[in-house]
Amino acid sequence: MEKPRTRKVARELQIQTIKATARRLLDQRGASELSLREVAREMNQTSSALYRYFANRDELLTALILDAYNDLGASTEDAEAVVARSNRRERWLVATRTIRRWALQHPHEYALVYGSPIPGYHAPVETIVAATRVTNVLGRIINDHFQEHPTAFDPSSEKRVAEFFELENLRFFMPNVPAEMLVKGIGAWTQVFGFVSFELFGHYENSVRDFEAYFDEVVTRLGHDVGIF
Amino acid sequence: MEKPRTRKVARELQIQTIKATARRLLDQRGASELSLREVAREMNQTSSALYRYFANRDELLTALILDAYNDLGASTEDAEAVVARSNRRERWLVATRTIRRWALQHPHEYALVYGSPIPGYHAPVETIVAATRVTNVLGRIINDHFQEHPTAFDPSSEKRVAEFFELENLRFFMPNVPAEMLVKGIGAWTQVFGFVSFELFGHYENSVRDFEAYFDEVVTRLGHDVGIF
DNA sequence: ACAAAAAGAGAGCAGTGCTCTTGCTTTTTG
DNA sequence: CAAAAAGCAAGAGCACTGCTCTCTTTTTGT
Repeated sequence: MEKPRTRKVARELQIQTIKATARRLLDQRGASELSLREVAREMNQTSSALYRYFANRDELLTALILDAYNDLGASTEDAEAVVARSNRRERWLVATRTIRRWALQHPHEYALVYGSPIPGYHAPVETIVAATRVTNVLGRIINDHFQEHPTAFDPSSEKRVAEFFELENLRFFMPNVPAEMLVKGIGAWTQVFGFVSFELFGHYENSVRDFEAYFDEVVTRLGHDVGIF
Repeated sequence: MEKPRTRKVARELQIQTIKATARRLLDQRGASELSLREVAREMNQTSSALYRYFANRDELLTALILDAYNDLGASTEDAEAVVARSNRRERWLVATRTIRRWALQHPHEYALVYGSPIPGYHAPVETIVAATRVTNVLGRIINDHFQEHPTAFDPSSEKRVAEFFELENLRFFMPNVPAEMLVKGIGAWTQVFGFVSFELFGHYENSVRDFEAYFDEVVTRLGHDVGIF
């Protein structure tokens, strides 16, 4: 074990170790079976010692949720960043495939984040920011298209959509996307995660044979729907 | 003289009471907080007594899952059955709205069924049957349309789709729907539940202002997509 | 060098799922 | 119709959990 230089560093290191250990156990057992005592045992420590770093189990879970959002977000950003900005089709495919692949590789973390929320748990602000990252990747691809192919906003559509959307928020990330396409965009976002959840949680059993192929099919259609290729 | 079977009746009644009590607590606390001991306490009984009726906590949860599927299925069937069979648009709207309303009225039961699955839990066969009910309502509406407006199956589409779908299974409930529309149908199904999950689990926060209106918008578009109106 | 702050250990409380034994009641059967 | 079998409830108990409290050890700033 390396000797940490300062207490602050040691503390940060300890927090990382706890989270890493917890993540390891999470991947084996799932969120509801994650036990603070087992994390401590795994680290050759007392459970009470962990309470110096996380006030309770929920706080640890929140930290894991935050990490999961950021990991998924960063993975998607990185994967998509490699593709030429003008190649909208490939960007869309790469981004959505990365989301699915990440979910399959981290099923319990995906479930933690996109499955049923912990009862009584309310997402703190930082979580919301982290949660936005994946979504923004998809949004940026769509927006880039309409930035390059400017489309006039239809006032009546704008007005109608503004009644059920938080238009200001959506336009913060997709300023060039007309209302009509915002609706389709949010729909595509919903469907991508709906797909992944259905696949992961077993609802496609007896319906889908080749998930990979069907996912590509769906995602290609969605790309057409939102008008980016 | 009929031989007395009060014991059998009593047993069934007891099972129903346990489930009802559990459901009540579930609605208050959520699945992961549901405690067998608390159910027993609520019934003025010992926890060990409950083990005569359910071998373990998971078995009780499975029973609740089964009931939830059937309740959602029956609600949707009943609501849709009232509408004239020829009025496809209304049937579609009523069915999908019923699904959403049921979810909002029974959030914890919805989460139990469509949220993250219990770790290590594998759905028994009866569950699969019950799970099919809602889906079949949607499928039947689509199929009814293509039964009335027969559409030739495009062999190349059929072949392509058969590679990722379990076509035999899907055609069992939707024999008249061409492959192309099966893809869109499954997509619509995914999107409806993706929407409800996103709404219920808080992922539409900051994006959607009026869920009711947006849901109608989405569901109307889906109806057009699958070609039934 | 020393007091203050931080961290860990250990005991303990209340809660959980689940098992086993012990009596009691109902049903089945010889 | 009584005896045997089966069903049911209760209570004690085990191993686990989250979490708190107190006490001891280690580290740090002055």
